[in-house]
Amino acid sequence: MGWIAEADGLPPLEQAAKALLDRLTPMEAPAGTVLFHPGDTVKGFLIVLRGRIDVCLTGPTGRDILLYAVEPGQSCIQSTLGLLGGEDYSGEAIVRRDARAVLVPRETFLALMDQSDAFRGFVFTAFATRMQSMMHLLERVAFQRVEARLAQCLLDRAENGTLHATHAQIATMIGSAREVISRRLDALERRGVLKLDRGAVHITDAGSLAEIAETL
Amino acid sequence: MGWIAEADGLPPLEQAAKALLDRLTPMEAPAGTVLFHPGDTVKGFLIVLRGRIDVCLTGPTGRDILLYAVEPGQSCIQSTLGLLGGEDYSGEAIVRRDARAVLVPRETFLALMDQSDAFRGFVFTAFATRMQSMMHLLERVAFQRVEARLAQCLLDRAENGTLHATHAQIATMIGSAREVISRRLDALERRGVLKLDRGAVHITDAGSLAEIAETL
DNA sequence: CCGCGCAATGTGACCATGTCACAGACCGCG
DNA sequence: CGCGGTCTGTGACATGGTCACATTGCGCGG
Repeated sequence: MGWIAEADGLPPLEQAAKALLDRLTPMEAPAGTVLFHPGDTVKGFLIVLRGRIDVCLTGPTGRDILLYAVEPGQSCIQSTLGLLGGEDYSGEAIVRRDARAVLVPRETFLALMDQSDAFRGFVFTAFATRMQSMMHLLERVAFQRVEARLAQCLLDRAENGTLHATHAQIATMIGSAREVISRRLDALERRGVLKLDRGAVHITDAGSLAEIAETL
Repeated sequence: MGWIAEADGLPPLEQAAKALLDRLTPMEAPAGTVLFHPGDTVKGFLIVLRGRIDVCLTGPTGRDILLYAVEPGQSCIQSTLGLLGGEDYSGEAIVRRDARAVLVPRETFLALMDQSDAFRGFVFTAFATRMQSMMHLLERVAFQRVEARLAQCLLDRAENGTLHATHAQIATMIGSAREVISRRLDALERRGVLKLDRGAVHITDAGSLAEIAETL
């Protein structure tokens, strides 16, 4: 038994599928590694075992927006698109926390899709989930005010009431611009909802923040 | 042989799958019919045989944005999401051109997904395609200027150099506001690229329009 | 311990876009 | 012809993105 044993997010698979997958060797990637750029051709299907990988879309002005994060047991949907439709990546994948991942080559992936009900279900569910979350993202970007998105983001991603991220990173997460985030955070701090530090935001009044997040 | 014969967008299916599908009765829906609202539970998997159905996302302010159009031989992805993930619709589907469609009930859909390789492939491809186009949409909404999106839209949807649509409808297509579209169209007309009529836009200089569409 | 250099943050001006509140203009119909 | 509804035009305003810098804080080599 190889890495499959440590892949706790994966659903139970048939023995044959397991064997096929277990033959592959996981790779390690330290935080900061860029796994693919827009325009790269798709090499295979990626399953993350440890760490976190962010997938972003980059606009022509250099601004970018976080499409989704891939966490342990999840897969990268962009690769699925490529494998099924033959299209290149349009996003960019960056390792945020030191990661361990398995790259399933195209042939193996297609074979599994044909043979294994469980694997197919896994891929399909991942697909549906991402699609849903992309629609939410679109909805937020198109209709919600920055302040609400910001509040939401802080609540979602803070650990023990603190989010360790620069203003620029936060801007990316919610698809806005650094300066705007600085100003909004500043305003929120003056309202007493937050406390700011270099590279970190401390939430002091989660209740108010939650209200702000509901603002339409 | 029932409606399957007239469904030219569909891929070749196994006999068993065909038989299962052909037992269903297509429905007719005149332009203007609303097939589902946000919050409705998913009744089944929808395949369009004729006409066109637009799927929109509606923001809290009443503004809405066109997610995608479903044309003959295509299916509605929102329903797939619902059937696989159990989530309700978040979009709204409106019949734009008198349509004929088949609603595949949940059980039949799931059975087909298990049994028919071809059907599965069909669903999967549709999924991948929509996903890709949603990402493009997100990219445009997040990063492109209204003028570029507008030009693109006009070029994409005009028939014989004319697009029959009100400013409000155009606004929906590109996720903007009616007033903004009016002003932009006005500006383009003054630049000599367009000619405006009530409920229609005539393209007089497609070349310039194409250039504008490339603007980043 | 100092100061250099870089990354993070603050600021003001300005433009593009969305929103609101109307005013006209046009259309079909009785 | 006149009426009501839809479509379109317009001005005022608020938000948000962009640009061009100024400032601040932190690590690190000297």
